[in-house]
Amino acid sequence: MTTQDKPSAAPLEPMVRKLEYRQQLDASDRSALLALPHKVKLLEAHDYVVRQGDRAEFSCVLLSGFAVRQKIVGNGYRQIVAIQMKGEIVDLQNSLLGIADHAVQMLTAGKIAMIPREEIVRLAFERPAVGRAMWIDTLVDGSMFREWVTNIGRRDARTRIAHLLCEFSLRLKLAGLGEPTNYELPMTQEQLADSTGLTPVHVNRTLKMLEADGLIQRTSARAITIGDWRKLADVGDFQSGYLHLRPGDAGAVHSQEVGEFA
Amino acid sequence: MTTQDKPSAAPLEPMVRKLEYRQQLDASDRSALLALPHKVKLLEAHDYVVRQGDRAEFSCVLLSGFAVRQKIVGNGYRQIVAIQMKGEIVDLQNSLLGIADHAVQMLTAGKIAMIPREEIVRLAFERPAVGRAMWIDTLVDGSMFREWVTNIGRRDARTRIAHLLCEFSLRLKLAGLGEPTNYELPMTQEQLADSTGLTPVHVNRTLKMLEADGLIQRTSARAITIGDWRKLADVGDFQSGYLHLRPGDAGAVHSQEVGEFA
DNA sequence: CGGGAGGTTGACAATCGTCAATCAGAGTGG
DNA sequence: CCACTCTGATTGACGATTGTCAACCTCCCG
Repeated sequence: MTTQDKPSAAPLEPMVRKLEYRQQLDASDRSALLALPHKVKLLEAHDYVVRQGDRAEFSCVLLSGFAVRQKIVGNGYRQIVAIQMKGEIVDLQNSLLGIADHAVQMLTAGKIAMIPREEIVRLAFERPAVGRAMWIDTLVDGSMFREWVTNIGRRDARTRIAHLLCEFSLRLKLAGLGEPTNYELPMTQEQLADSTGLTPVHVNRTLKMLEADGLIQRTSARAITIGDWRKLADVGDFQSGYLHLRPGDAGAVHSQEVGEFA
Repeated sequence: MTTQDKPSAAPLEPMVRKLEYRQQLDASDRSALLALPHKVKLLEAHDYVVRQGDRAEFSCVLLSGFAVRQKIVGNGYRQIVAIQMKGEIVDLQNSLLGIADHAVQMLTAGKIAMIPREEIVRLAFERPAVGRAMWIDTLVDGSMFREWVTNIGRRDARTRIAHLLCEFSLRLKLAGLGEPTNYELPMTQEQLADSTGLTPVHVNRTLKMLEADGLIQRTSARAITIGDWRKLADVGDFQSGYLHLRPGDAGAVHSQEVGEFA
């Protein structure tokens, strides 16, 4: 219980924290961001933040809880293309593109802030540092999508899932939401399946195998404990470069977790 | 032979054309873009434009030819995450992110322009329309990655390949590089496999099946003719929304090819 | 004419999906 | 407190899409 939602004096604070992770902001940038007009909304699990095809009037920031971005294909299957956590601007693209090419749905209950799209854009162009921070955010997003394409396209089930567990581990820690070696998965095995291009049954089997191999422990179905982070990262072919973390954070879990580009 | 490379008086012209597709630029924006300092380089097929792990000094624009963005996974397999054509800024992300999280390799011989990264960034922040155009470009990129995640994660081989063929069709046409129903694939079946998360053998079989079903004809191995575009789009579960085309262009191939969001 | 890259094909293997049953845990009403 | 219910997790049997291996073919080019 060390980390709690702030008393909501500054609801948009998680967004500011996220934005200034990679791009320095000065005090006036920060207060301009915090002063953005917005409506806070409480959502339940499964509620939609954005529906595919929506014409966007707002950009939404996730203040607490978890959400996914997803697309539905012709035969009704779903693909989750990203998992969002606290502080992340969940549909920045809508601010400039207009029509949502995918849906955003809550994974758990949570709070979102809805910011009128023109306010976001205005601020981005009035304040170079803010604009730069948002652009960088967009680019890192892109990098993560590329890694997901790769994960799904060229890794087997075991590797895919180990990879996802490692990504979670680092991102949760970064968002201040848990220990990197011991966290609670905010999603069902079906949702894991939709994130990895597998079926729920196969996800189940793969998780059990990872557990049988001693790579993870699960006290409950969702509680993941990583015994040897480095070993899991090896199995998951996980290199954190695509997250574009700051130098210090890449190696925060285990001292060796650093760039390993060829 | 109606469309040829310009006499190189304005080498960056394809980039300008691409950028102003979705965001209006005025004459001064255009000339500022064309005046960007750059070096033009001729590359052969298989040459690398950027290598994974490179610290980027330049952003590269593809002036002619085709290139792919790709990642290599632990067991040596390759995943192609995007295919780039004329006018596209191939590594805009490097301008802001610094370390390349993936490689860019030429598919065919072609010309690239290398622009110092700080010049690109400077212009983006000096000229709102230019900045906006680039940001939109980044966002559309993201949208395409999401579609690829979905394509690879939740569609079968037949659907995946049909989808890719449709994407090609529209994009080639848009870049002024061919008829949408009759074009030359700039890639081998192995490269198609690396783009779709399949094996070359299976790509081959699937192409033959598409041909046997009368959905495509192939006069040579690479020359694709689409008999009924609409039918192929159906098979490929292809809806052009994710490309964020201008209203007119979405339906340019066949009158029905318009938004079909639920 | 020879070499090489890429395309094609068949036989076989295996990862992963489907189907369906059962189990476990949380919440609910009586 | 206890049936009841619902969602999600687990398991087994079986099937199929896709991968692997290896051979051969075809075209292009020096």
